[in-house]
Amino acid sequence: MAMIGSAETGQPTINDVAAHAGVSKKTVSRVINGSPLLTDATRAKVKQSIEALGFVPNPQARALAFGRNFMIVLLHDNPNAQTVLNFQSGILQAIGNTDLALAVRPVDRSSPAMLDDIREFLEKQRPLGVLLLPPISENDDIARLCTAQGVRYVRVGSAVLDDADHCVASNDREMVAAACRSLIAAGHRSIGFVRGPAGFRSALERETGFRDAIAEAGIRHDPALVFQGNYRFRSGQDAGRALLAVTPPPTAILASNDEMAAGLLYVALERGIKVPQELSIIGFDDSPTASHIWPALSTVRWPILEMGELAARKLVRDFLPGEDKADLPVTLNSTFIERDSVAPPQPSRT
Amino acid sequence: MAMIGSAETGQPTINDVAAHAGVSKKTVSRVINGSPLLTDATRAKVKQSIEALGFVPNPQARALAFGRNFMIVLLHDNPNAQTVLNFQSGILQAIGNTDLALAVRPVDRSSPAMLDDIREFLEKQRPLGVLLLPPISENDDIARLCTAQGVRYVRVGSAVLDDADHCVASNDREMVAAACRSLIAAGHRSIGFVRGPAGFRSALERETGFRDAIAEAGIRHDPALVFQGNYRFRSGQDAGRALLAVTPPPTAILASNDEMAAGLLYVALERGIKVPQELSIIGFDDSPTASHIWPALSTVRWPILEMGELAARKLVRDFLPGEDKADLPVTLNSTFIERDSVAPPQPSRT
DNA sequence: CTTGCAAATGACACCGGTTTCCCTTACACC
DNA sequence: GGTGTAAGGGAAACCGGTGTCATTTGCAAG
Repeated sequence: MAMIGSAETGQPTINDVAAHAGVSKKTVSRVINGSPLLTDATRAKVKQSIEALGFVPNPQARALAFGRNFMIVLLHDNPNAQTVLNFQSGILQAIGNTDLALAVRPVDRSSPAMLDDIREFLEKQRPLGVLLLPPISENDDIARLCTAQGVRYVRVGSAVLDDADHCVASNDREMVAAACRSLIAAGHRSIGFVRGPAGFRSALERETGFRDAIAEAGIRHDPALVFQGNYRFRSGQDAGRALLAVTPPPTAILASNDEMAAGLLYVALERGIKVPQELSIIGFDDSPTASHIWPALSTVRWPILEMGELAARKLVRDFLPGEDKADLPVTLNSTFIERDSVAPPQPSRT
Repeated sequence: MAMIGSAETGQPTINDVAAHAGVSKKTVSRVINGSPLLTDATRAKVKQSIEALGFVPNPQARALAFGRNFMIVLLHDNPNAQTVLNFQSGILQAIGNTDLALAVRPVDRSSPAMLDDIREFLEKQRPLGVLLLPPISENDDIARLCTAQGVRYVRVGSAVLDDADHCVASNDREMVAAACRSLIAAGHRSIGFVRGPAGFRSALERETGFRDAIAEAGIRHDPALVFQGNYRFRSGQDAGRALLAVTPPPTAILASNDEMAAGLLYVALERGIKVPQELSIIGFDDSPTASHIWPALSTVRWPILEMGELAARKLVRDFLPGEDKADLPVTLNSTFIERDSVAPPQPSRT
């Protein structure tokens, strides 16, 4: 490894501050870390020296003595860029001006070496904690690995996946039910559903919400109207082709995410089917896509930024002096957003 | 700051390896860092001990001795999530299994404290280097700040912004010209242009490409057909309303990015204007939106992932043993992608 | 004016590497 | 065999903080 710059950055060290203030370095350390065992006078004196010298504690040295890097890691394999980035924004909002850095590490769920890769990364970087975004947040092995490595973690999911300290959840089931109810209220009785991939908790929760709502309305569940997608645009197109081929076709389709809803819409427009007059569509996520396609999609806004902030706060609350140790919520509520992709079914078709 | 886990992680240290191999810790250090001054026998013996003990050098300790954290930072204020995430993917591809971590740090270009914030962050984290995404990559003050702090940097832009070691660029001007030529070749003579925000280099480059192409074809430049947007969907809608109100309206519109192109398309569909029969549209970026709207947008694929990888390689090539020190390119080429949003103008309108 | 005890502060080792400097070796040459 | 040179290897200092534990200080009680 080659040399870069100079080790002596000219930055004042804790020793300089100690000398300047006429105290021991340990006392300076106490001031930095907000120890309560200090005279106000001493604290003030040291703070003044820190100001005067422009001292910034060296994070590497702190990390060495502390045994962990002042870093939290976002582990994810979520394909939706907007989701990941919004979540990042939430985290950054929570850690704001602290000494913490946010590192990102995508993982490959399909690789058999995934756990080893994560272990290696955690050993090399020794972060304070990790944040897990779905779908890998649903993997219990990773949570166990973190515990074994002494790394904190918080999992984000569409349902409660862990205890309150290690989990942030949204109420997907309830919100999909609400969205579905709005279709029923508009008069729809034949409603298609595009579910997410098998094995995903979010897919299960959302489908359960759909079934809750139709059961509640006394609508018989028709398996032919449920299509299994994979959260991708293309699978939404496939769903559209499949569901519109059913006789009679559904008058409304609920998709488990916006990308698939966009795929549905694409197929409808391609075939000259008018949305929402001839077909109502609802998505999930409130991704930019939802409002950027025509007609704008009714959807469920998933509070991903807020979840990121909450998850990060749970992770770091013991390290940040200002944070109150009060209980933080586990579940954050989504909102149903009505736009232009829903209308009552056409009489001729009912 | 509270205590977490245990400092003694049970990990073997360099001392354990030294004892196991029967050499001094310095010799082990030499092996780790690939010093050439060692007997092959010694090297082999130490490597064997490292294997046997499963030794992983503690990054904090290395960082302390080294003076910098083994971390590179992505500084960005780019609003496009897909762009940022693709760039991240490229970086991660380049740093792969090395000891380096990728941290992300969004900045607020509109804040007067931006430079101070960045300075503070660099002082606190002391990363190896930073990667700058447009539009802040165009800010020379940040580059100067990095140099002053002894932090390496690489800037990414739509044009060459710095010397070869500190810059990765795309050929936007050329590609927009190519896209525009395809419209001209289809028969369009009245072409609208939606430019990016004032002060953005990318906006300037792309507009220049547009003007190159129409000048080349002998088409008079009509200021009424140029609308200034801000790269957002909504400004694309505004552009659509403005440009379609011109008499006669353009038969084709070139937008400086896909989001604005999507806004144009939205307005056209809303008004019942058929795309591409009555209006051709071309975007720029090849964001997922471009292929997820109907009709799918012709666009220019911006090699953002590849740029991320290249930029990261430039940044770290002196640190990674395997990297050849050969010259890396500065400019990466984009590709024009034809989809379904372009058709010849309708005869009645020409 | 002691004594006692808790609060405030300091001395020093330590975290786990790298660097400096010096001492062995090994070998070539005279 | 003696000596010069260069390479290999080790002891100790160092990077800049934090933890432990002993010591000093301040103040109330006796």
